[in-house]
Amino acid sequence: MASRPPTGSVTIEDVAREAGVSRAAVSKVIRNAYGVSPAMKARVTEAIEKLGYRPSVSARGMRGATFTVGFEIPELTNPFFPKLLAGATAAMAGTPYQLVIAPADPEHGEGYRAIQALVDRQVDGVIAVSPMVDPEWLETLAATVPVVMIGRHDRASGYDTVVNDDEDGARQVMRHLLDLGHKDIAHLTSVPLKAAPAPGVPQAIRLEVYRTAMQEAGLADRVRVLSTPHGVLDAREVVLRLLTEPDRPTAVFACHDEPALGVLHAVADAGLTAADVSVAGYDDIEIAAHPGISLTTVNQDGERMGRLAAELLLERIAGRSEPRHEVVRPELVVRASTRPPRPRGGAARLRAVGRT
Amino acid sequence: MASRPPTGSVTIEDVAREAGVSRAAVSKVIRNAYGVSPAMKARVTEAIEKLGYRPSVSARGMRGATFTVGFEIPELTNPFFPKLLAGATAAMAGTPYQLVIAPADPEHGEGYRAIQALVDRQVDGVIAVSPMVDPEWLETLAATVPVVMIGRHDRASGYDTVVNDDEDGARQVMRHLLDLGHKDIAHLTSVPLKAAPAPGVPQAIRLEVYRTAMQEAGLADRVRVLSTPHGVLDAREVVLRLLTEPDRPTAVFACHDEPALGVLHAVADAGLTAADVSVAGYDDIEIAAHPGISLTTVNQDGERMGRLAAELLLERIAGRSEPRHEVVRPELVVRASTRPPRPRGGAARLRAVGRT
DNA sequence: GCACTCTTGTAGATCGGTCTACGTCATGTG
DNA sequence: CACATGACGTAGACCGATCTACAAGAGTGC
Repeated sequence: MASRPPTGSVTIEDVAREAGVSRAAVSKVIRNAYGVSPAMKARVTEAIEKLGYRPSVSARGMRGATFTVGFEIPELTNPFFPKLLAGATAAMAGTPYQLVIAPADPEHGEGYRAIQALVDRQVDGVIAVSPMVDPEWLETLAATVPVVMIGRHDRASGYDTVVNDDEDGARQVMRHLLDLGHKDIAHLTSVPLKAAPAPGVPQAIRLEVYRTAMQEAGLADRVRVLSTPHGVLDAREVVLRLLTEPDRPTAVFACHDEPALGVLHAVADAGLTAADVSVAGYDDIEIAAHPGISLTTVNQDGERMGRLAAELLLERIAGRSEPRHEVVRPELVVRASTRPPRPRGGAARLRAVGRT
Repeated sequence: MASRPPTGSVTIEDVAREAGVSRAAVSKVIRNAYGVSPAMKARVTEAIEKLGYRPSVSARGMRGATFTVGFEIPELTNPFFPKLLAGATAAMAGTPYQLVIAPADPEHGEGYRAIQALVDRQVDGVIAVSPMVDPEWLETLAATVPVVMIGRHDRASGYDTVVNDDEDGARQVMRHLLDLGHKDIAHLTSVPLKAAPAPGVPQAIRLEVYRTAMQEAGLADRVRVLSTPHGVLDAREVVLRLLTEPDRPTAVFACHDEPALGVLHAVADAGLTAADVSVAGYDDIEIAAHPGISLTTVNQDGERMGRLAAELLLERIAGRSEPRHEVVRPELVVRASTRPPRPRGGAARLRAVGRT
């Protein structure tokens, strides 16, 4: 409820005067500290109520805790990330901690700025999702403030991590596509192909699994990797070009659901259907289950990951110092976007129809 | 770039010692204040660089500004809200202000808690999207800290507002559906029907426009309003029940795209298509343009609204005190989910087919 | 040469809490 | 009864910045 509108600036001093006690006494009461008689507690509580006093987090932060947990997150437009936030918010409810989110401006320095901003604000702990920041930088950061990273495979010593088993997940996708009979499978990644990718980045692992799975299936010569920085639009354009080529793939495995949506869009643009080109994603965002989309993908339970991360962080804030690395089991969800490839020859005929 | 990992706790004192000047001098340099010689500025800047100094926002907050802007937001899972954030983030980039988001826990007190949390953290200004909080409470709040509300039609004197013209937008939807020939149009709202709705809430306005449009078209007896608190799942269930009734509507107008997705889902569940039941939403979220969804809806340009809100707030922080109320023009986007109703009689036959 | 302004820098109060050290009073204990 | 023990409160330093007031030195005009 509304309780009471925030009244200008009532300080602990005012409360102390109203209750006829010292500032320290009021401080003790609001911190639930030792050495407070029931009588005084009642008087102080009443004064707090009466004046509508709220402790200043800034002032608190100068000595003690701010009861604030920072969550750094890239691009909120990708619906997978809000899932993480929902999980963390839920885990935090009931604790005295307040979750505060800092969006990383995708244009500027990948996450560094946002994480810094949180630390500058004296948060008691940080959860972050930046896959690209330097592990060493994180170790140094973790020496100052508790840190939990989501979606990183590095077994750090100073901070905790929460990931899903990307290797397993990607393998499930590839097995599924190969079992359906696909041989011409392309992969869509957000990893830049020119530069050496940071090892341990989820997308890099998925890419690697794709490569080895193709190799193991004797399809090394059919390996086709397309790289799109990010954004659905990019994926759509790049894939549309691919699909209008004469030897288009019969299946596309995208490293995320977001670009997978772009692939589906491109498939429709090209006048094709799931019968012509199978599409698989990774994340299992909400809309993937919608009948109009029905995307085969890998569920990595973002809410659970967010909840886990929050719990780990609270543990760390409470004092734990040995690192913990949680791995969530991913699960393939087969939907209508993946089907067996058309028998050879039929494809050409149908493509012609699609073009009219 | 990484610059330098956050080094434990270098204070202004340390910098002053390193540069051989007073604390006040350092403070002047980092605030770009008057009375600093180029020589001293250089020395101090060098010391800051060398030590990796970062000013503590908490300490700053005790006297001056925190250079932090708080954004309160309900349910991040609705993709419309991230659009607002994206706009605000973009507008904030380049300013010294950092955006910080506080998610309102939908379970607990509608937004109050989150807004309070931001104010407790000494933010220099607040942008909020809570449609339900009390205007008076907001006025009191606005007396303390600059406030911009998004999606509220109240012409407040103490704070600014950014809204789209819900009346116009809803009217466009209704005109479109009526022009197509629909007579049996149902409305899906998130406004609770029992309690008196807060006036000025966007959904309440859309509901009102629906009612009067039906009346003006002589269809007062066909008015059908369904209320679902929130969530796509709810909408899907409620509408599925509606669609399996004998006199199902030929069109559904949902107060948001999110529930509209639920409606589309229900239509598919019932074995029907857009030819049987037209669906219109409101917001124009990203996925609405996807060929698998192709939802007719109203674009209210969330990014622009977010940007506007941020700009208004920065103006207020800079000193403006007269209230400003910006109205964004909504625009109907017609897609495949709305079609003319089937001619009478045909519907019954097709429904039977759909059930097999 | 003297008063005056302007520039540049400093000292020290201040913001609103927390925390440590200590004082006071009532209660047990030998 | 003297002394230790605990419970309860208070005084005052402290956190790390900002901000006001002021001092010192350099020009400037008459």
